[in-house]
Amino acid sequence: MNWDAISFDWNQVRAFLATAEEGTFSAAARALKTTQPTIGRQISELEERLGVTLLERSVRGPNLTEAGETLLHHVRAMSDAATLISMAAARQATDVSGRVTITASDMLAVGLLPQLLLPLRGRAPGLRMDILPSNDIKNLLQREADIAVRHVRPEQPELIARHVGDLQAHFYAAKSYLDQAGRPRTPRDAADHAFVGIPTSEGLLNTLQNLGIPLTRESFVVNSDSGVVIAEFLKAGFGISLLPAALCDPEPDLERVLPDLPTPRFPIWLVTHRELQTSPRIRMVFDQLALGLAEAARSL
Amino acid sequence: MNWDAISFDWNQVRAFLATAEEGTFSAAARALKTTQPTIGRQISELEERLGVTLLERSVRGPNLTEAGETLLHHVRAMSDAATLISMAAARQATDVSGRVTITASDMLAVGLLPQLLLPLRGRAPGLRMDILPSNDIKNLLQREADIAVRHVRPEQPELIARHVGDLQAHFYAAKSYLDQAGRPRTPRDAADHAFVGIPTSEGLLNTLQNLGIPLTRESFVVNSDSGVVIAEFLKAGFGISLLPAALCDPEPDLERVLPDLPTPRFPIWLVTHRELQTSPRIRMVFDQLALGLAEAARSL
DNA sequence: CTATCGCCATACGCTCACGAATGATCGATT
DNA sequence: AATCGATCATTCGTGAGCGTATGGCGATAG
Repeated sequence: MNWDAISFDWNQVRAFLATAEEGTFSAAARALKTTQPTIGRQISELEERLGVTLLERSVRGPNLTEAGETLLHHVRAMSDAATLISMAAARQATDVSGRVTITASDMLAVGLLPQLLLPLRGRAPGLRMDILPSNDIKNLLQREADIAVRHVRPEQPELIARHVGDLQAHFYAAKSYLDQAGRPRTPRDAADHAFVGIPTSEGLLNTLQNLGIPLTRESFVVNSDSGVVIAEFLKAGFGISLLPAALCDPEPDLERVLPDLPTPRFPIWLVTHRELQTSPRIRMVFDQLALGLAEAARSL
Repeated sequence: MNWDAISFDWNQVRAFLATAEEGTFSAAARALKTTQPTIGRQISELEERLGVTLLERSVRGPNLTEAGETLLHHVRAMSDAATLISMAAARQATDVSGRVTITASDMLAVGLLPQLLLPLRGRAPGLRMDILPSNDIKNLLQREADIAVRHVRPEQPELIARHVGDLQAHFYAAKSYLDQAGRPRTPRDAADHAFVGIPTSEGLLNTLQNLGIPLTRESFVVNSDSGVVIAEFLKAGFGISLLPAALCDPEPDLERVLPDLPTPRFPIWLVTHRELQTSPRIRMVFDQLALGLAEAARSL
């Protein structure tokens, strides 16, 4: 690309166009919401830069020279393109059609997102949603997803994160399991039970130990990254698991274990990238999720 | 015309284009011969003004967003138009084809311009010259002519005037007239003769009286604005006239009267408008006239 | 003929955008 | 591992370009 050819002040072109259209420097200044000396200066400088006299000054107002007349055509083309930029940007900024990618833990994706996002079907029929059930931390900056539901605050400062509430966790087990293995009365009792879950985080083991349940990796008879998988093993009667109340309370086969134990709350972080500020499509989904998640966290 | 739609900083569009083309802010800055902070600022401001995020910043360089991708097409169109402006201006600034209007007194237009302008026929075959023989002061600012040959310095400061020399004037009469009416020996003698000419200017009468020839309006038996007409009446033998030596000496029928009298010199002013500075066509004609007139004034 | 109005050019402070310098981060290379 | 090189963000001092105010000029109206 030849950058030299366009290395003049493009704003001066607009000043010239306004003057050609409006007839005088003063009128052009009014149209562009600036002042007459500015218009005059800009056109003079443009003439000098292009090496061509565009306007013949007279006290009665400027007249186009032959050169100005010739260039005016291209100037209009430039202005038209500028108008298109402005209009396309305006459309981009208000159009709620298109694609939004949402990533969340599979459990949330299965248990919560459907009902939370359903209202958008009516409000934005053109909206297309890609759900990325994942427990990995997707890189929002590289646009693998537009919105993420996380349980940790993201570190990158350029991401927009909102803490929309907390999920209350409880211990659950299948009725069939408890009938067979017995219902623990104290945290110490629970340490002898079988557990299923996601023991990868050292933090979780510490949390459990603080609750008085001294578990080790060996206590977990089934591990999976997938909360849905865990939940199914739980329902099948493999053992006890710490899971969000909002997702397990509705299950008839599950029962709370040690219901009076003060169990941890997991924060819910709604995360998106900078474009939230300008894409109404993403903002709409973001706002809906914030609302729905906050309500879900509050009601349970 | 909707000026609001184009009321963003057009230079910032160029910064965006350069970044999209070159891949990074730094590379764009190099291409546009500016600096990386400037590029970053300009794009940020453009994004804010358009209400759209154009680039996703990352430490490895920016990536086009969906909105940026969409707008890029119009941005290229704008840049292309800018290129055309630049190129058309360059062509205008070097093209010697086209029309030039020259105004001069009819006498000069008849007696001098043809031979002075002839060389241009070879040097600029595309050049078209309109000759406007006129003794009125044409308004160059309103483009009634591009170049004027005058004998007074124009008052308007926005005009470009060059004093290219002086025309030596002398008194002339037809041999036939002098044979019949006698050859005056002294200025005082001349006052009894018949005169032809352009007595409209009071200054001329004063000049003649200073030379010792006390004339009045009544001394002029034939008046005309047109020097050519005067010359023909002169040649026909109507009387004496004060005319440029350069035009009358070649005439075999004419003879100097009072050849030793110190007669006035008329300055030759070559006048043009501001576009001389940029139109090579006008400049070429102007330079040629300046050269030719100076030489004509010197040699005679 | 004078008054008024609108136009453009010029002069003069002042602000804002620019460039230089620095820091932080990441990938590539040694 | 460590250094290098390239990227972008931030800070800060300065100058270019802006707006205000003013003057001159010509056209128009009274």
